[in-house]
Amino acid sequence: MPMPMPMPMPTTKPPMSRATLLPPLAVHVLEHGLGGASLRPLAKAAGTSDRMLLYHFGNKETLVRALLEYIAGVYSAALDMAVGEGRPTTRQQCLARILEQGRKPAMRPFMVLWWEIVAGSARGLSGYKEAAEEMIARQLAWLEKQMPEDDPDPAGGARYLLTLMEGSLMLGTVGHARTAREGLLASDLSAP
Amino acid sequence: MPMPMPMPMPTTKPPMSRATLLPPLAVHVLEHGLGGASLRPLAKAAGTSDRMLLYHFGNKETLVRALLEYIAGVYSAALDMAVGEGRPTTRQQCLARILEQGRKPAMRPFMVLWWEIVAGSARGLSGYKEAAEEMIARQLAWLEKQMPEDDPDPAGGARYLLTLMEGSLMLGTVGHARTAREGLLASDLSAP
DNA sequence: AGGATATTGTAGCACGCGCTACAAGACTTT
DNA sequence: AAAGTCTTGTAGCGCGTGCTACAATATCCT
Repeated sequence: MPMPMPMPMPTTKPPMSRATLLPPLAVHVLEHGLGGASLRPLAKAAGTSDRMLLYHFGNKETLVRALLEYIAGVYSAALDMAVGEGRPTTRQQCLARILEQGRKPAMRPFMVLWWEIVAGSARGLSGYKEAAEEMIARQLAWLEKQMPEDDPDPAGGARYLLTLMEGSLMLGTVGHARTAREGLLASDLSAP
Repeated sequence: MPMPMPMPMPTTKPPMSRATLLPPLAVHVLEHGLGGASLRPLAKAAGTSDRMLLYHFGNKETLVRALLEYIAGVYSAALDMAVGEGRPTTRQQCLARILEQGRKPAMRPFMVLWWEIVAGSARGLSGYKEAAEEMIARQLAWLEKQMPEDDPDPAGGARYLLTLMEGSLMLGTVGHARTAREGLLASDLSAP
């Protein structure tokens, strides 16, 4: 009796597929970037070989597209989780919350990847614009739900805050956080 | 008399140096991107060999840093050129002008490169953050000069408009120009 | 059980990358 | 003119890239 399966539990291998591959791949991409990622490191992060990635995705471009789609989905889910308790009562408060949310260390990899997606989108890389569009749409929908209840124009307000927020985040990442802060002080949000 | 310099004018070769190399290199980078650019294509764009680029710059990283600095300078100069005639009379008008300026087709390569610089800045690539910081500072200074004369707070206002403008431009590049437009309609700029 | 099909490993190809060794030419200085 | 420095060309190294050919194994259907 040669002990055919000594420890079946810990080493049960779920069949490798796009679905099982994408999460570890996304982790790697969030850490090391999307453009610079190459097949062999990606494969190692997912516990496989480049050969297998190509088997399951066909070629690198489709891999990247799938990753972008998947990450956009994860981002949406993360947003849905992050609904703060209690509605803010003013637009200013609402914006402050989002900015605070976006500056959490846990969000940093997302932020870094986000600007890479924007850049790829600007350059016209395949799949980037779609992912960016989707992520912004989700962000916008989430923001609308977060608007103050008595806001006279929640839809427009959300778009306004989104614009302001993205501008602020960008300025923050290039070392002009202070500029952004001072800018917000000169908006109608601070001096109604 | 062997005619020491038969046709000095048309074929005078200015000595190759960083200064003479950078302009054609910048042109290539504006067209093809910074991250993906490699030595041999860059060299061809400047009419030399990769060997020479390394001779004059030492290694690729210093080349890229020099390019970023140079491009930031060019951008500043372009801004100084682009001072519209007559001051705008309202912040809204001021923002409209800038956005119009930024959407000119001639500015597109700059825009595309800009988001790449932001992305590199977010990822911490060497030289990117400095360049981005410089470019934003220039933009801000330029904007302050463009503010309405009777503005109660030109410094703050410029920072506010800068934030709004960058947010709008970003949304535009990812296919949400409409979202940005509607956002601006819900700001104090449109409904004072 | 046996044959078809799906999955995986090994090895390698052709290419582009940043960079370097070496030497030939150009120019300047003595 | 000789010697030395500055500039440039040629050739190539070692590596990582996306991708493929081929074969071995695992899995499923009859």
